[in-house]
Amino acid sequence: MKLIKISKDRPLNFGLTLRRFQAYGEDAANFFDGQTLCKVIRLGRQYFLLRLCQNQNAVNWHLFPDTSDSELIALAEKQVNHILGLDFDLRRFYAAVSHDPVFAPLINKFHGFRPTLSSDYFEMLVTSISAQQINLAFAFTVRSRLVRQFGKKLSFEKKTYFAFPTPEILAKTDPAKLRELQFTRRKSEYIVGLAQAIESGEINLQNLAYLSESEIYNQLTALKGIGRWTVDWFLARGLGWPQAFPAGDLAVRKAVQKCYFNSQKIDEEEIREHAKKWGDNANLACHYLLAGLTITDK
DNA sequence: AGCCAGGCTCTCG
DNA sequence: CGAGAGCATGGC
Repeated sequence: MKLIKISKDRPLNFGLTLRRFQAYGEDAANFFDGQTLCKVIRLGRQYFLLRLCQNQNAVNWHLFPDTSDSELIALAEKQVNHILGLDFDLRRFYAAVSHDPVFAPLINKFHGFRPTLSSDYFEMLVTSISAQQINLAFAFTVRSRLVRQFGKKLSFEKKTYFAFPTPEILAKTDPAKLRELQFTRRKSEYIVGLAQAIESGEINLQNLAYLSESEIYNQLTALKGIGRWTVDWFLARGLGWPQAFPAGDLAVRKAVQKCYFNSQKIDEEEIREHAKKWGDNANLACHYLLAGLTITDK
């Protein structure tokens, strides 16, 4: 078992950060009951169940089956960091907006809230594709069916958990099988197409982290089913870019319109322009605005 | 009932 | 090019 300390220098609101794994219904790949997050991850060539929970001023995590392999432990620790968004600089963000009339109440109410990142870029993209143009609850339902159907199974304490399906598996899958899970015909083709592009080497997702924004944008949007919105979320919650801001996102637009434009409709480019003032805090600003919209208003 | 969901592609004009 | 239809289905 490993510990990660929570301190004033690096605050973390565990429940709020992981809230999105249960706020829209079941997430079969990220099982969170409000206390413990259970996620099947791949380290090297082996699958493990990662369990993560809060205990006082620390986060406890451990792997099942247990391992003493220090390389695997280091990989797992990196994933824990991503999942909890621990690399974001909250203090810098809070300092920058502490006197801002919009953000002051948000950073107070949501102190320690962090965007959760996905280390699995394929999972990140498929998750975005599944959420295009439908309500999130339905998106989670359909995606969970995909996970149960094609994800590696792992049992622990009489419960079964599922890894997110690999590109290898989905590349060999008939899109009609995904259509049966109630993905649209198009989305079924996009997901299988993406998996095949990865398998064939047409695209290397791991390599994207080293490219410029325009190169990432060009490479990803060359794939069917991936547009600007999906790339923006990939930058924000996949690569964790501090300056990422998904200005085309419907909920983000609503939040910005509500907070800064008296709820008037503003087009995407204006919102993108407006977000520039947040600079390297844009990603955090985006997530706090969203939290304010989806949590305060209900 | 009908319109909208944390979009993207394809087809027209 | 830019606008507009089509996708599929749950929720309000």
